[in-house]
Amino acid sequence: MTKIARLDEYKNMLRSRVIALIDCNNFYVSCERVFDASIQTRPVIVLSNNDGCVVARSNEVKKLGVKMGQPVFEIENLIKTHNIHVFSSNYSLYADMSNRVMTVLAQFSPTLEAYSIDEAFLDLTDLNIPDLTLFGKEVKAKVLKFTGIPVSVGIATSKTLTKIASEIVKKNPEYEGVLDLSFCSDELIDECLSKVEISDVWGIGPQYTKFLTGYGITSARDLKNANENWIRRHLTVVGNRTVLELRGVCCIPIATDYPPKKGIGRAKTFGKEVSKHSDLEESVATYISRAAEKLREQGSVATQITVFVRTNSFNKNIPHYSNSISVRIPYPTSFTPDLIKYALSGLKLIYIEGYKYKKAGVYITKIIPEEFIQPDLFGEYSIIEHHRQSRLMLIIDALNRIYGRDTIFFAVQGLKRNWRMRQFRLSNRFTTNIDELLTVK
DNA sequence: TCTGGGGTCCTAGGACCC
DNA sequence: TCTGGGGTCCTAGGACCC
Repeated sequence: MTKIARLDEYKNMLRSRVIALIDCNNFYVSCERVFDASIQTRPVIVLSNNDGCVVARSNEVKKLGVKMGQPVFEIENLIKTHNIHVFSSNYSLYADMSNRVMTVLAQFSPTLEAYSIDEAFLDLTDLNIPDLTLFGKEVKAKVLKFTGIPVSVGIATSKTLTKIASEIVKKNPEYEGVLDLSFCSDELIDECLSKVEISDVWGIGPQYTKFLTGYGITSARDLKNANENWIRRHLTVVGNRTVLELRGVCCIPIATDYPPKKGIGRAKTFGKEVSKHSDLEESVATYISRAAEKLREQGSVATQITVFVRTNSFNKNIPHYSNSISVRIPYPTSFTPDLIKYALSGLKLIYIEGYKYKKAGVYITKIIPEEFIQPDLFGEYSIIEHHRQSRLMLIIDALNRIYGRDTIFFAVQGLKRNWRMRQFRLSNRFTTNIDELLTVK
């Protein structure tokens, strides 16, 4: 790239922007409500894997004081006394509903970043929209009409400020779901920022909250006015960016392309504790198979696997053990049988008999695009062999996609799988499985 | 009894090279 | 006895996000 081109790019970055954040309200709860009219106004929660923690709450439940991530057993009484409707996480349903929302949003701007399962940024800079609040209301109405999902819209000149706007929208019904901070006076923005607690600022987590509060920085406004050099020293360049973003300078561009992942992990807490090496082998083989599917999906191969196991760290009464190991694979591959082989060789090295294991996981790293594979001149692994293996995996992936997960799987993944997670309160996969469609009486 | 999972980015420090 | 310094790569660990 020439220096001039670089300069243009830089100027473009500094140009003031108009960005909208569209955020689905209580997304998992809203998904469940789309398919059950009887719970529209009832308290609803959705649980994490193994039905362990609360990961989504309806407004009624938030008012009862239930916290994000709170363990279910702590609120069993509340659930009974307030007749809270409880669901296990139904990721097939949520992922499909998310796709529908994104499809609707894509009609409003050519520049869309699907930031998470329930949030998207839209770049509105060059669209010359005369009334941004009206625009926000249109977006909101259309998403609701086409998907049944209610959303909030925050509009501002940086991503961090759109997050702030959307926070304010959710706490203040009088905004009717849309707040535009992009053409506000500085005084008005300052007033908004002073009402936002430091811990609610995007990019400020528990550690930084503790640190900043210790220095009297307790609101978004305090952070906006903080000394940049001091922030950079203690919160690194990431914190520095947050400060600039609060000042309305867009430093975090909208990402419309999705680069291949650098690490792909799968880890789960077991439904019940296991001790046998064979049970751990089944789980590790299953996790690595899933991770390998993801690896192939993005057209990559890898040369390293990390395997870890751990006992239940919450239980102080049993001996605790936690260990991990990284295994190098001598050639880049995405071939499930090989990945299983190396993962299990790692597991063998860290498995100790006698412990009750509660969790295991794998992490694939040193990922490169498939095209970058260097043919091995002397070794047993040839490019021809790679193509043969790729074709086999292609067919297996296709069969599992069409006929359902685990239509074909490897024997070492096991049949009983008594470590599998608990999901007692799962709703139907209404939109992705023909046998689970909604029945209208 | 029961406590989630899947990611990203940044920095410090060690190994190694010339 | 005296024993450089700068650059790069890699990894582990720590912060954050939803």
